[in-house]
Amino acid sequence: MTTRWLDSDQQQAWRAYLVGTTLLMERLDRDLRENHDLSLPEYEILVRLSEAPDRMLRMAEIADSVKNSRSRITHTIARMERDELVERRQCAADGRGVFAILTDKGYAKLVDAAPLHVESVRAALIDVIDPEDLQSVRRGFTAVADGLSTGTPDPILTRHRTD
Amino acid sequence: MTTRWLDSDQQQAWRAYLVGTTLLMERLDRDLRENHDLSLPEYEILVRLSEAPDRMLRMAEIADSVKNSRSRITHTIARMERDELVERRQCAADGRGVFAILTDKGYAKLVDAAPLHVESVRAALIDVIDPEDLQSVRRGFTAVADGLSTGTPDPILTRHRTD
DNA sequence: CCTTGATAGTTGAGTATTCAACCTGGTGGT
DNA sequence: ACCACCAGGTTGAATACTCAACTATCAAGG
Repeated sequence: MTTRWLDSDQQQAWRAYLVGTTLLMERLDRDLRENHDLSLPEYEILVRLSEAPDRMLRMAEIADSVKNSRSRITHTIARMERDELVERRQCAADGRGVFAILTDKGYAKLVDAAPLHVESVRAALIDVIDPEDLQSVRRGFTAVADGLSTGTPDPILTRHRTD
Repeated sequence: MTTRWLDSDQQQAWRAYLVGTTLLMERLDRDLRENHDLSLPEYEILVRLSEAPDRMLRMAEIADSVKNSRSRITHTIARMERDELVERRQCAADGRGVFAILTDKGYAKLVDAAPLHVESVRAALIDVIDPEDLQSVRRGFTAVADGLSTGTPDPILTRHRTD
């Protein structure tokens, strides 16, 4: 099967997205680091924990919600535990399970960092995109996430079957 | 000044984008690695070089075009040179300058990898987003990139002036 | 020329991430 | 009870990235 190359518009969309994302992530991460000693992934974990009942989540729940590998979550939580932003607790119901629990210090850190972070997101993303277009972004990336999360085996491989 | 929090739609857009991007980058990177021993950043560099006159670019030009730090480009190009995908050459006109030159092997690698990569991008991004929405993505992220590239000092800091 | 300051690029140490191997405890079948 | 298998999580080594310091060259002004 001959490759269906991207047309000019598609190519521009893909490159603009890639370049914009690179710059955006770098800026958000830098703002958080310089002002609050937090990385963006760490901040996201704080948010998830703060929203959870009792401010605690299983390691796997964190991994799923931020779409990071379990291994990565283990390492990241270890760092955050060292910084006393979270604590670990063995799960009573499931002997294998581990909870990460937001500490008061962790919560305070989030409350402290949130305003600036939101300003970063606004300044770099939300406020520079037309509201209509932003809705398209929401729709589009919801579709992308759906396509990639649901136990997708691998779209590429399945597409290449010769049946 | 009190924080302008994101409204529900904005929040959904931001989170969908973040989650979608995490999954997307991981998928594209994995597909390239498993099938062609290339990372996505390396692939992007191959593309830029292949499009350049004489298939060569200054280190700083590469860094600018893919929005990576110079240091990172140095490291990445070093790896690619080890794999014989590129060569380095001292710039005659500017004694400080260094060209990275695409080798035949590097070009062959790109030609080899491109069809699968494009299929990945289609399957995960292009084909799951409504064409209208994709145009919005293009517009939106072009704006984001513009806002962040042009010698922006730091939108956050300038916004926080108390004037 | 010579100095000053900027630009191009590299280096290595510190940090973050990935990957595969591993340990443990739950689950289902016999 | 036992066994095989799966899921949750951790570990450490290999790899990648960041950051600050550094070298070398260029460009401008005196």
